[in-house]
Amino acid sequence: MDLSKRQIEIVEAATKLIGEKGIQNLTTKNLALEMGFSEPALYRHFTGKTDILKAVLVFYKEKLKNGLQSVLASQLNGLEKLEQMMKFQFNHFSNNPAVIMVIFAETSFQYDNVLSNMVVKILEQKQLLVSQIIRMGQDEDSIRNDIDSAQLATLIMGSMRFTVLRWRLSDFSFDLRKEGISLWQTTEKLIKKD
Amino acid sequence: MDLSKRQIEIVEAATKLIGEKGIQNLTTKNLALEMGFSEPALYRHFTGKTDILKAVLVFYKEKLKNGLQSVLASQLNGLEKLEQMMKFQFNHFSNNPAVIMVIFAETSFQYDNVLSNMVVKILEQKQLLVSQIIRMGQDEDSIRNDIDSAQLATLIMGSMRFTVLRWRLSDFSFDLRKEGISLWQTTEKLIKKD
DNA sequence: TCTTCTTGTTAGTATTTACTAACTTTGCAT
DNA sequence: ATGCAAAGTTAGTAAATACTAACAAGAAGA
Repeated sequence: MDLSKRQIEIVEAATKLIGEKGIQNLTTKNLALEMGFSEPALYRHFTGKTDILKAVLVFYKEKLKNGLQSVLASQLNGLEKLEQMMKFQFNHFSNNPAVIMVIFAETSFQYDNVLSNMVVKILEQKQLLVSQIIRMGQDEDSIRNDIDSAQLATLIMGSMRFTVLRWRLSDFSFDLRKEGISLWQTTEKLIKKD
Repeated sequence: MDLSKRQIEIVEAATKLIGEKGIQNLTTKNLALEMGFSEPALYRHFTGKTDILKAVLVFYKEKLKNGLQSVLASQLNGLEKLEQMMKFQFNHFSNNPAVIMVIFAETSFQYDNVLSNMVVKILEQKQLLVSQIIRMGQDEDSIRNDIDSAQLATLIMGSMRFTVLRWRLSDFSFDLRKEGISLWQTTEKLIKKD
Protein backbone atom coordinates (compact mmCIF):
# COMPACT_ATOMS: atom_id res chain seq x y z
CA MET A 1 0.00 0.00 0.00
CA ASP A 2 1.73 3.12 -1.27
CA LEU A 3 0.35 6.42 -0.14
CA SER A 4 0.52 9.77 -1.92
CA LYS A 5 1.60 12.91 -0.10
CA ARG A 6 -2.01 13.98 0.28
CA GLN A 7 -3.03 10.55 1.52
CA ILE A 8 -0.37 10.69 4.20
CA GLU A 9 -1.64 14.11 5.26
CA ILE A 10 -5.11 12.63 5.58
CA VAL A 11 -3.78 9.68 7.56
CA GLU A 12 -2.06 12.08 9.92
CA ALA A 13 -5.16 14.22 10.30
CA ALA A 14 -7.22 11.10 10.99
CA THR A 15 -4.70 10.01 13.60
CA LYS A 16 -4.88 13.39 15.27
CA LEU A 17 -8.67 13.21 15.48
CA ILE A 18 -8.64 9.67 16.84
CA GLY A 19 -5.93 10.62 19.30
CA GLU A 20 -8.01 13.49 20.63
CA LYS A 21 -11.35 11.86 21.28
CA GLY A 22 -11.32 8.31 20.02
CA ILE A 23 -12.65 6.80 16.86
CA GLN A 24 -16.03 8.28 17.47
CA ASN A 25 -14.35 11.56 16.64
CA LEU A 26 -13.24 10.41 13.23
CA THR A 27 -16.12 11.53 11.06
CA THR A 28 -15.89 12.61 7.46
CA LYS A 29 -16.98 16.06 8.56
CA ASN A 30 -14.27 16.44 11.19
CA LEU A 31 -11.64 14.99 8.93
CA ALA A 32 -12.47 17.36 6.08
CA LEU A 33 -12.46 20.26 8.53
CA GLU A 34 -9.07 19.23 9.86
CA MET A 35 -7.76 19.02 6.31
CA GLY A 36 -9.21 22.39 5.43
CA PHE A 37 -11.23 21.15 2.49
CA SER A 38 -14.69 19.78 1.82
CA GLU A 39 -15.94 16.30 2.62
CA PRO A 40 -16.24 15.02 -0.94
CA ALA A 41 -12.58 15.87 -1.51
CA LEU A 42 -11.75 12.97 0.80
CA TYR A 43 -13.22 10.60 -1.73
CA ARG A 44 -10.70 11.75 -4.32
CA HIS A 45 -8.01 10.13 -2.19
CA PHE A 46 -9.74 7.20 -0.54
CA THR A 47 -12.69 5.11 -1.57
CA GLY A 48 -14.35 5.44 1.83
CA LYS A 49 -13.91 5.70 5.54
CA THR A 50 -12.87 2.11 6.04
CA ASP A 51 -10.20 2.62 3.43
CA ILE A 52 -8.85 5.55 5.43
CA LEU A 53 -8.77 3.53 8.63
CA LYS A 54 -6.99 0.72 6.84
CA ALA A 55 -4.37 3.17 5.60
CA VAL A 56 -3.93 4.53 9.11
CA LEU A 57 -3.30 1.06 10.49
CA VAL A 58 -0.90 0.03 7.74
CA PHE A 59 0.97 3.32 7.95
CA TYR A 60 1.80 2.98 11.62
CA LYS A 61 2.34 -0.72 11.41
CA GLU A 62 5.09 -0.09 8.87
CA LYS A 63 6.61 2.72 10.89
CA LEU A 64 6.78 0.60 14.02
CA LYS A 65 8.02 -2.40 12.11
CA ASN A 66 10.88 -0.45 10.57
CA GLY A 67 11.95 0.91 13.93
CA LEU A 68 11.88 -2.48 15.61
CA GLN A 69 13.59 -4.15 12.68
CA SER A 70 16.69 -2.04 13.12
CA VAL A 71 16.86 -3.04 16.76
CA LEU A 72 16.54 -6.67 15.77
CA ALA A 73 19.29 -6.35 13.19
CA SER A 74 21.75 -4.81 15.64
CA GLN A 75 24.68 -6.62 17.21
CA LEU A 76 23.28 -6.36 20.73
CA ASN A 77 22.52 -9.38 22.89
CA GLY A 78 18.96 -10.40 23.73
CA LEU A 79 18.65 -8.46 26.94
CA GLU A 80 20.06 -5.33 25.32
CA LYS A 81 17.77 -5.70 22.36
CA LEU A 82 14.81 -5.89 24.66
CA GLU A 83 15.94 -2.71 26.34
CA GLN A 84 16.33 -0.90 23.04
CA MET A 85 12.97 -2.14 21.84
CA MET A 86 11.26 -0.88 24.95
CA LYS A 87 12.96 2.49 24.81
CA PHE A 88 12.26 2.87 21.13
CA GLN A 89 8.57 2.33 21.68
CA PHE A 90 8.26 4.63 24.66
CA ASN A 91 10.07 7.29 22.66
CA HIS A 92 7.87 6.73 19.69
CA PHE A 93 4.68 7.10 21.72
CA SER A 94 6.10 10.03 23.63
CA ASN A 95 6.70 11.87 20.37
CA ASN A 96 3.44 10.81 18.76
CA PRO A 97 0.78 10.59 21.46
CA ALA A 98 -2.01 10.52 18.89
CA VAL A 99 -0.72 7.22 17.55
CA ILE A 100 -1.47 5.49 20.82
CA MET A 101 -5.19 5.42 20.26
CA VAL A 102 -4.64 3.80 16.90
CA ILE A 103 -2.18 1.21 18.13
CA PHE A 104 -4.35 0.50 21.16
CA ALA A 105 -7.52 0.31 19.18
CA GLU A 106 -8.06 -3.45 19.35
CA THR A 107 -11.39 -3.19 21.01
CA SER A 108 -12.55 -0.31 18.87
CA PHE A 109 -12.64 -1.96 15.48
CA GLN A 110 -14.66 -4.95 16.57
CA TYR A 111 -17.51 -3.80 14.41
CA ASP A 112 -15.52 -4.33 11.24
CA ASN A 113 -13.96 -7.68 10.45
CA VAL A 114 -11.31 -6.42 8.07
CA LEU A 115 -10.01 -3.76 10.45
CA SER A 116 -10.29 -6.07 13.42
CA ASN A 117 -8.18 -8.72 11.70
CA MET A 118 -5.54 -6.19 10.76
CA VAL A 119 -5.22 -5.12 14.35
CA VAL A 120 -4.96 -8.70 15.56
CA LYS A 121 -2.20 -9.39 13.08
CA ILE A 122 -0.21 -6.34 14.07
CA LEU A 123 -0.37 -7.44 17.67
CA GLU A 124 0.58 -11.03 16.90
CA GLN A 125 3.52 -9.90 14.83
CA LYS A 126 4.84 -7.74 17.62
CA GLN A 127 4.44 -10.45 20.18
CA LEU A 128 6.29 -12.90 18.01
CA LEU A 129 9.17 -10.47 17.69
CA VAL A 130 9.43 -10.01 21.44
CA SER A 131 9.28 -13.76 22.03
CA GLN A 132 12.06 -14.31 19.54
CA ILE A 133 14.29 -11.75 21.17
CA ILE A 134 13.69 -13.32 24.55
CA ARG A 135 14.49 -16.82 23.35
CA MET A 136 17.65 -15.46 21.79
CA GLY A 137 18.62 -13.94 25.12
CA GLN A 138 17.89 -17.22 26.85
CA ASP A 139 20.08 -19.13 24.42
CA GLU A 140 22.92 -16.68 24.97
CA ASP A 141 22.41 -16.76 28.72
CA SER A 142 21.66 -13.06 29.06
CA ILE A 143 18.06 -13.82 30.12
CA ARG A 144 17.04 -16.40 32.70
CA ASN A 145 15.73 -19.51 31.04
CA ASP A 146 13.68 -21.08 33.79
CA ILE A 147 10.64 -19.25 32.41
CA ASP A 148 8.84 -19.74 29.14
CA SER A 149 9.66 -17.03 26.61
CA ALA A 150 6.01 -16.55 25.62
CA GLN A 151 5.11 -15.91 29.23
CA LEU A 152 7.86 -13.37 29.57
CA ALA A 153 6.68 -11.70 26.38
CA THR A 154 3.19 -11.40 27.84
CA LEU A 155 4.60 -9.83 30.96
CA ILE A 156 6.72 -7.35 29.09
CA MET A 157 4.19 -6.35 26.48
CA GLY A 158 1.41 -6.18 29.01
CA SER A 159 3.28 -3.93 31.37
CA MET A 160 4.40 -1.66 28.53
CA ARG A 161 0.89 -1.31 27.26
CA PHE A 162 -0.45 -0.69 30.73
CA THR A 163 2.11 2.03 31.35
CA VAL A 164 1.22 3.76 28.10
CA LEU A 165 -2.46 3.43 28.92
CA ARG A 166 -1.96 5.07 32.31
CA TRP A 167 -0.06 7.85 30.63
CA ARG A 168 -2.84 8.60 28.22
CA LEU A 169 -5.57 8.31 30.84
CA SER A 170 -3.66 10.77 33.02
CA ASP A 171 -3.72 13.18 30.08
CA PHE A 172 -0.02 12.68 29.45
CA SER A 173 0.72 14.15 32.83
CA PHE A 174 3.98 12.31 33.48
CA ASP A 175 7.17 11.77 31.52
CA LEU A 176 6.57 8.58 29.61
CA ARG A 177 10.23 8.17 28.74
CA LYS A 178 11.29 8.26 32.37
CA GLU A 179 8.54 5.87 33.34
CA GLY A 180 9.71 3.61 30.53
CA ILE A 181 13.21 3.60 31.91
CA SER A 182 11.93 2.70 35.37
CA LEU A 183 9.87 -0.09 33.91
CA TRP A 184 12.87 -1.40 32.04
CA GLN A 185 15.01 -1.39 35.17
CA THR A 186 12.36 -3.38 36.99
CA THR A 187 11.98 -5.78 34.12
CA GLU A 188 15.72 -6.25 33.86
CA LYS A 189 16.02 -7.03 37.55
CA LEU A 190 13.38 -9.69 37.18
CA ILE A 191 14.49 -11.41 34.01
CA LYS A 192 18.25 -11.10 33.64
CA LYS A 193 20.40 -14.10 34.29
CA ASP A 194 22.78 -13.58 37.18
CA MET B 1 -26.94 4.04 42.64
CA ASP B 2 -29.67 1.49 43.26
CA LEU B 3 -31.04 -0.32 40.25
CA SER B 4 -34.48 -1.85 39.81
CA LYS B 5 -34.91 -5.36 38.46
CA ARG B 6 -35.74 -4.02 35.05
CA GLN B 7 -32.79 -1.65 35.11
CA ILE B 8 -30.47 -4.53 35.85
CA GLU B 9 -31.93 -6.45 32.93
CA ILE B 10 -31.20 -3.48 30.71
CA VAL B 11 -27.68 -3.20 32.06
CA GLU B 12 -27.12 -6.86 31.28
CA ALA B 13 -28.57 -6.53 27.79
CA ALA B 14 -26.34 -3.50 27.17
CA THR B 15 -23.34 -5.47 28.37
CA LYS B 16 -24.17 -8.29 26.02
CA LEU B 17 -24.38 -5.92 23.06
CA ILE B 18 -21.13 -4.20 23.94
CA GLY B 19 -19.46 -7.54 24.47
CA GLU B 20 -20.49 -8.72 21.04
CA LYS B 21 -19.40 -5.85 18.85
CA GLY B 22 -18.16 -3.00 20.97
CA ILE B 23 -19.83 0.17 22.05
CA GLN B 24 -20.72 1.02 18.50
CA ASN B 25 -23.17 -1.82 18.83
CA LEU B 26 -24.95 -0.28 21.77
CA THR B 27 -27.70 1.71 20.09
CA THR B 28 -31.12 2.40 21.50
CA LYS B 29 -32.55 0.34 18.67
CA ASN B 30 -30.42 -2.74 19.37
CA LEU B 31 -30.92 -2.43 23.08
CA ALA B 32 -34.70 -2.27 22.77
CA LEU B 33 -34.61 -5.22 20.40
CA GLU B 34 -32.52 -7.21 22.84
CA MET B 35 -34.95 -6.37 25.62
CA GLY B 36 -37.93 -7.32 23.48
CA PHE B 37 -39.70 -4.00 23.81
CA SER B 38 -39.78 -0.68 22.02
CA GLU B 39 -37.16 2.06 22.16
CA PRO B 40 -39.18 4.60 24.13
CA ALA B 41 -39.66 2.02 26.86
CA LEU B 42 -35.96 2.44 27.66
CA TYR B 43 -36.65 5.99 28.72
CA ARG B 44 -39.04 4.79 31.38
CA HIS B 45 -36.04 3.28 33.17
CA PHE B 46 -33.16 5.57 32.29
CA THR B 47 -33.03 9.22 31.36
CA GLY B 48 -30.82 8.57 28.34
CA LYS B 49 -28.06 6.52 26.83
CA THR B 50 -25.29 8.04 28.94
CA ASP B 51 -27.29 7.17 32.01
CA ILE B 52 -27.40 3.55 30.88
CA LEU B 53 -23.66 3.45 30.31
CA LYS B 54 -23.07 4.97 33.71
CA ALA B 55 -25.20 2.27 35.27
CA VAL B 56 -23.28 -0.42 33.40
CA LEU B 57 -19.97 0.88 34.70
CA VAL B 58 -21.15 1.25 38.29
CA PHE B 59 -22.79 -2.17 38.25
CA TYR B 60 -19.63 -4.05 37.30
CA LYS B 61 -17.43 -1.85 39.39
CA GLU B 62 -19.42 -2.89 42.44
CA LYS B 63 -19.42 -6.54 41.48
CA LEU B 64 -15.66 -6.60 41.04
CA LYS B 65 -15.12 -4.57 44.17
CA ASN B 66 -17.15 -6.99 46.27
CA GLY B 67 -15.24 -9.96 44.95
CA LEU B 68 -11.86 -8.42 45.55
CA GLN B 69 -12.87 -7.13 48.95
CA SER B 70 -13.42 -10.65 50.26
CA VAL B 71 -9.96 -11.63 49.10
CA LEU B 72 -8.51 -8.62 50.84
CA ALA B 73 -10.34 -9.45 54.05
CA SER B 74 -9.07 -13.03 54.13
CA GLN B 75 -6.34 -14.31 56.41
CA LEU B 76 -3.94 -15.11 53.59
CA ASN B 77 -0.53 -13.55 53.26
CA GLY B 78 0.29 -11.04 50.54
CA LEU B 79 1.53 -13.50 47.97
CA GLU B 80 -1.47 -15.75 48.49
CA LYS B 81 -3.86 -12.81 48.29
CA LEU B 82 -2.33 -11.83 44.99
CA GLU B 83 -2.86 -15.33 43.73
CA GLN B 84 -6.49 -15.37 44.81
CA MET B 85 -7.10 -11.97 43.30
CA MET B 86 -5.69 -13.06 39.99
CA LYS B 87 -7.67 -16.28 39.94
CA PHE B 88 -10.84 -14.54 40.97
CA GLN B 89 -10.58 -12.14 38.10
CA PHE B 90 -9.74 -14.72 35.48
CA ASN B 91 -12.69 -16.75 36.69
CA HIS B 92 -14.93 -13.75 36.62
CA PHE B 93 -14.01 -12.89 33.04
CA SER B 94 -14.17 -16.50 32.01
CA ASN B 95 -17.74 -16.70 33.22
CA ASN B 96 -18.76 -13.29 31.91
CA PRO B 97 -16.90 -12.64 28.67
CA ALA B 98 -19.21 -9.79 27.75
CA VAL B 99 -18.04 -7.83 30.77
CA ILE B 100 -14.55 -7.61 29.40
CA MET B 101 -15.41 -5.03 26.82
CA VAL B 102 -16.93 -2.87 29.51
CA ILE B 103 -14.07 -3.21 31.94
CA PHE B 104 -11.54 -2.69 29.18
CA ALA B 105 -13.34 0.22 27.69
CA GLU B 106 -10.96 2.96 28.79
CA THR B 107 -10.25 4.16 25.32
CA SER B 108 -13.84 3.91 24.21
CA PHE B 109 -15.44 6.49 26.43
CA GLN B 110 -13.01 9.25 25.64
CA TYR B 111 -15.76 11.17 23.93
CA ASP B 112 -17.62 11.65 27.17
CA ASN B 113 -15.96 13.23 30.17
CA VAL B 114 -18.24 11.78 32.80
CA LEU B 115 -17.88 8.21 31.59
CA SER B 116 -14.19 8.61 30.95
CA ASN B 117 -13.60 9.81 34.51
CA MET B 118 -15.57 6.90 35.93
CA VAL B 119 -13.41 4.47 34.03
CA VAL B 120 -10.21 6.15 35.19
CA LYS B 121 -11.36 5.97 38.78
CA ILE B 122 -12.22 2.28 38.56
CA LEU B 123 -8.78 1.57 37.22
CA GLU B 124 -7.03 3.68 39.84
CA GLN B 125 -8.95 1.99 42.60
CA LYS B 126 -7.95 -1.44 41.40
CA GLN B 127 -4.33 -0.49 41.02
CA LEU B 128 -4.27 0.91 44.51
CA LEU B 129 -5.64 -2.35 45.86
CA VAL B 130 -2.98 -4.41 44.11
CA SER B 131 -0.21 -2.09 45.29
CA GLN B 132 -1.44 -2.40 48.85
CA ILE B 133 -1.47 -6.16 48.72
CA ILE B 134 2.05 -6.18 47.32
CA ARG B 135 3.38 -3.86 49.99
CA MET B 136 1.76 -6.05 52.59
CA GLY B 137 3.52 -9.06 51.12
CA GLN B 138 6.79 -7.19 51.14
CA ASP B 139 6.40 -6.24 54.78
CA GLU B 140 5.69 -9.85 55.68
CA ASP B 141 8.57 -11.07 53.54
CA SER B 142 6.43 -13.19 51.24
CA ILE B 143 7.24 -10.91 48.28
CA ARG B 144 10.72 -9.67 47.37
CA ASN B 145 11.17 -6.08 48.45
CA ASP B 146 14.00 -4.95 46.23
CA ILE B 147 11.39 -3.69 43.77
CA ASP B 148 8.92 -0.87 44.12
CA SER B 149 5.39 -2.09 44.80
CA ALA B 150 3.84 0.28 42.25
CA GLN B 151 6.12 -1.14 39.58
CA LEU B 152 5.17 -4.67 40.47
CA ALA B 153 1.51 -3.69 40.36
CA THR B 154 1.99 -2.33 36.84
CA LEU B 155 3.61 -5.57 35.79
CA ILE B 156 0.91 -7.73 37.27
CA MET B 157 -2.06 -5.72 36.13
CA GLY B 158 -0.58 -5.19 32.71
CA SER B 159 0.10 -8.84 32.09
CA MET B 160 -3.34 -9.81 33.33
CA ARG B 161 -5.02 -7.33 31.06
CA PHE B 162 -2.90 -8.38 28.15
CA THR B 163 -3.77 -12.02 28.67
CA VAL B 164 -7.47 -11.24 28.77
CA LEU B 165 -7.12 -9.09 25.68
CA ARG B 166 -5.45 -11.90 23.78
CA TRP B 167 -8.23 -14.21 24.86
CA ARG B 168 -10.90 -11.95 23.53
CA LEU B 169 -9.04 -11.19 20.30
CA SER B 170 -8.64 -14.92 19.71
CA ASP B 171 -12.41 -15.22 20.03
CA PHE B 172 -12.11 -16.94 23.41
CA SER B 173 -10.30 -19.81 21.77
CA PHE B 174 -8.22 -20.89 24.75
CA ASP B 175 -8.99 -21.67 28.38
CA LEU B 176 -8.56 -18.38 30.17
CA ARG B 177 -8.50 -20.02 33.59
CA LYS B 178 -5.60 -22.25 32.64
CA GLU B 179 -3.74 -19.38 31.07
CA GLY B 180 -4.37 -17.42 34.25
CA ILE B 181 -2.82 -20.18 36.32
CA SER B 182 0.25 -20.25 34.09
CA LEU B 183 0.56 -16.52 34.36
CA TRP B 184 0.33 -16.72 38.10
CA GLN B 185 3.03 -19.37 38.29
CA THR B 186 5.33 -17.19 36.23
CA THR B 187 4.53 -14.15 38.31
CA GLU B 188 5.12 -16.06 41.50
CA LYS B 189 8.51 -17.29 40.33
CA LEU B 190 9.51 -13.73 39.59
CA ILE B 191 8.28 -11.93 42.68
CA LYS B 192 8.30 -14.31 45.61
CA LYS B 193 10.95 -13.94 48.23
CA ASP B 194 13.19 -16.96 48.47
C1' DT C 1 -4.44 26.37 -27.81
C1' DC C 2 -6.85 22.66 -26.74
C1' DT C 3 -7.58 18.58 -24.29
C1' DT C 4 -7.35 16.00 -20.34
C1' DC C 5 -6.46 14.62 -15.69
C1' DT C 6 -6.39 15.81 -11.02
C1' DT C 7 -8.42 17.80 -7.28
C1' DG C 8 -11.35 20.57 -5.64
C1' DT C 9 -16.37 22.68 -5.15
C1' DT C 10 -21.79 23.04 -3.94
C1' DA C 11 -25.90 20.74 -3.25
C1' DG C 12 -28.21 16.99 -1.98
C1' DT C 13 -29.70 12.16 -0.25
C1' DA C 14 -30.75 7.84 2.25
C1' DT C 15 -30.02 6.01 6.63
C1' DT C 16 -29.21 5.94 11.32
C1' DT C 17 -29.45 7.76 15.88
C1' DA C 18 -31.10 9.45 20.28
C1' DC C 19 -34.99 11.11 21.89
C1' DT C 20 -40.15 13.09 22.44
C1' DA C 21 -45.30 13.44 22.34
C1' DA C 22 -49.37 11.48 23.11
C1' DC C 23 -51.98 7.66 23.94
C1' DT C 24 -52.95 2.74 26.02
C1' DT C 25 -52.47 -1.15 28.95
C1' DT C 26 -51.54 -3.38 33.29
C1' DG C 27 -51.28 -4.38 37.99
C1' DC C 28 -52.14 -3.02 42.52
C1' DA C 29 -53.80 -0.52 46.83
C1' DT C 30 -57.78 1.26 48.74
C1' DA D 1 -64.52 -1.76 41.35
C1' DT D 2 -62.08 1.84 40.69
C1' DG D 3 -58.48 5.10 40.47
C1' DC D 4 -53.85 5.72 39.52
C1' DA D 5 -49.10 5.21 38.78
C1' DA D 6 -45.85 2.43 36.32
C1' DA D 7 -44.57 0.70 32.04
C1' DG D 8 -45.59 -0.10 27.67
C1' DT D 9 -47.24 1.41 22.63
C1' DT D 10 -47.18 4.01 17.80
C1' DA D 11 -45.72 7.75 15.24
C1' DG D 12 -42.72 11.04 14.61
C1' DT D 13 -38.50 14.47 14.62
C1' DA D 14 -34.06 16.96 14.44
C1' DA D 15 -29.46 16.12 13.82
C1' DA D 16 -25.62 13.58 12.23
C1' DT D 17 -23.33 10.49 9.11
C1' DA D 18 -21.24 8.44 5.01
C1' DC D 19 -21.53 9.06 0.57
C1' DT D 20 -22.97 10.70 -4.54
C1' DA D 21 -23.92 13.71 -8.60
C1' DA D 22 -22.65 17.29 -11.25
C1' DC D 23 -19.86 20.86 -12.13
C1' DA D 24 -15.28 24.05 -11.96
C1' DA D 25 -10.48 25.50 -11.59
C1' DG D 26 -6.01 24.76 -12.88
C1' DA D 27 -1.73 22.46 -14.20
C1' DA D 28 0.58 19.90 -17.96
C1' DG D 29 1.65 17.88 -22.17
C1' DA D 30 0.69 17.60 -27.25
